[in-house]
Amino acid sequence: MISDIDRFDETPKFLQIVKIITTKIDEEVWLPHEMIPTERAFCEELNVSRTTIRRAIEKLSDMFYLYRVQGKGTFVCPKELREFRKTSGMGFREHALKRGQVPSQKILSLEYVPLTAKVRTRLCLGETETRVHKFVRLFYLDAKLDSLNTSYLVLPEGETITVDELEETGSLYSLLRKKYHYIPYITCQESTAMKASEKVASYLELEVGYPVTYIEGVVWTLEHKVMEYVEIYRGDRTIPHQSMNVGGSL
Amino acid sequence: MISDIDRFDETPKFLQIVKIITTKIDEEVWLPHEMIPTERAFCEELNVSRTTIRRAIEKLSDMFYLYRVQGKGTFVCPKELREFRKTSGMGFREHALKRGQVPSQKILSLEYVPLTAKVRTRLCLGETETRVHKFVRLFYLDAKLDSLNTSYLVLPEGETITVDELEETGSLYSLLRKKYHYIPYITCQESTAMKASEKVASYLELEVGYPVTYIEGVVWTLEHKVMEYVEIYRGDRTIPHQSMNVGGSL
DNA sequence: GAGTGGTCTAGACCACACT
DNA sequence: GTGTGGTCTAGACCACTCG
Repeated sequence: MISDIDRFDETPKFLQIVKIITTKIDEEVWLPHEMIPTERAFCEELNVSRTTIRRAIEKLSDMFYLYRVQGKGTFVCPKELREFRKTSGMGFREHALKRGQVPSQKILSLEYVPLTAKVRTRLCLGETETRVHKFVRLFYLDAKLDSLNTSYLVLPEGETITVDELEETGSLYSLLRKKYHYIPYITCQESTAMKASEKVASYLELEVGYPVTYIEGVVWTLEHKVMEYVEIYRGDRTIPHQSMNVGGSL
Repeated sequence: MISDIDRFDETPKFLQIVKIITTKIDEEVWLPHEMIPTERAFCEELNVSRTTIRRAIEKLSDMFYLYRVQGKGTFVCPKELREFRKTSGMGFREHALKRGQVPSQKILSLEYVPLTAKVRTRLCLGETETRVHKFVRLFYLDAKLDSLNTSYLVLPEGETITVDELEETGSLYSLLRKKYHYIPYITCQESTAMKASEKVASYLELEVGYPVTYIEGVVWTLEHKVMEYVEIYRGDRTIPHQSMNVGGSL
């Protein structure tokens, strides 16, 4: 009934269990609001301790695959929430691909510019740093204009990125990952609605005064280092901007 | 050196430990990127098992208070991440207070309404539930109109909230916390820029067609229970809308 | 009372980073 | 080698739900 754990697989058991359960849910063997086997049942079936099962279920709760109710059981989350989580994040390219859209970009400029006070603050840089790489790009979805993106990048000392490299890779994040092992992990962002200025309107091919979403974001790597500060203008014709907050005080 | 656990306190040990550590960090006893005591050290100091310590540290990693590096130790997250995280989420009142602004609200309506398909889906409710509490409120910052907020609340069976209660407490979240121990923890949201409709414009005292941010959000409690579905319209004169994404796939 | 998830213990062994 | 976090076990008792 439940697939077995591969004892020769090096991946941790709890992650194997996560995989087993997500597969069952993604393939709709277990349906939303349906109760899944109890923790004790999993223990017997998979021959692992209850702690291990609980760890997997804990992870799956965070991932919005499952929710637990004390005294009752563990249940499958509604599909919408799972989908939501899977498409959250700021990776433009992956975001688009998940939705079955074709992303593309046009690089408008790439410069090595002096730091402004604002950018220095956002990138948490000290006084010793004086310049950063600035990218200006237009993003397209299914060949239709989507957004105007200005990125400020913190690269390792002496390193640089060329337009050719970026165009070859297609995605800035893939390139950074390949060259510097930068793995974008956390993004902090602020967004607000505004009227398109003359400049923004001309880039996005909108009328001046048309509503656009302005987003400022800072991207941190898995190692908690700042990687990018980005400013985005999006027309309202684009897909909604999704995000997920993990907050709340204790 | 480290405060002790209160053995007569009913709150779980791991949450008491979370509290102890967040206090140390908030009071800057432990500074960003500084290494905190090892798990084994905590075990001895607090007289708890390593599993319990790990659980607390796990939680604190999710909260961006700590990050762990295998073979090295556990470290304090940069302040920027924590600050951002602390002001993230959808608590209007706390958000405003943190910025030194004075929040206030005008309750337009409070009804116990039949569930629509959309709201049922968002709130992860089954077919047995038929009604929810619907709040419509106007939010002000420093006495200036900020946003139009429509909340759908899932309260425990038979429970209800009155306008008087809410006006007395001043904050919906404080009230929910006090009455039902609801602690908002995760919010999923979609936002988009749009032109103000006639209705929205009249509420927000804007011209029709003025840019507004439309936000749809679902709020989950610390226990991963759905608590609220909310629709917000914000004028562009307001403070930016903040959020934080945690990405990375498994 | 039986069954569920929630908390916790006291160990064990492993992978990784330092020196 | 020593010390760190990462994984895992086999139990225990509690709080809650439901028949």
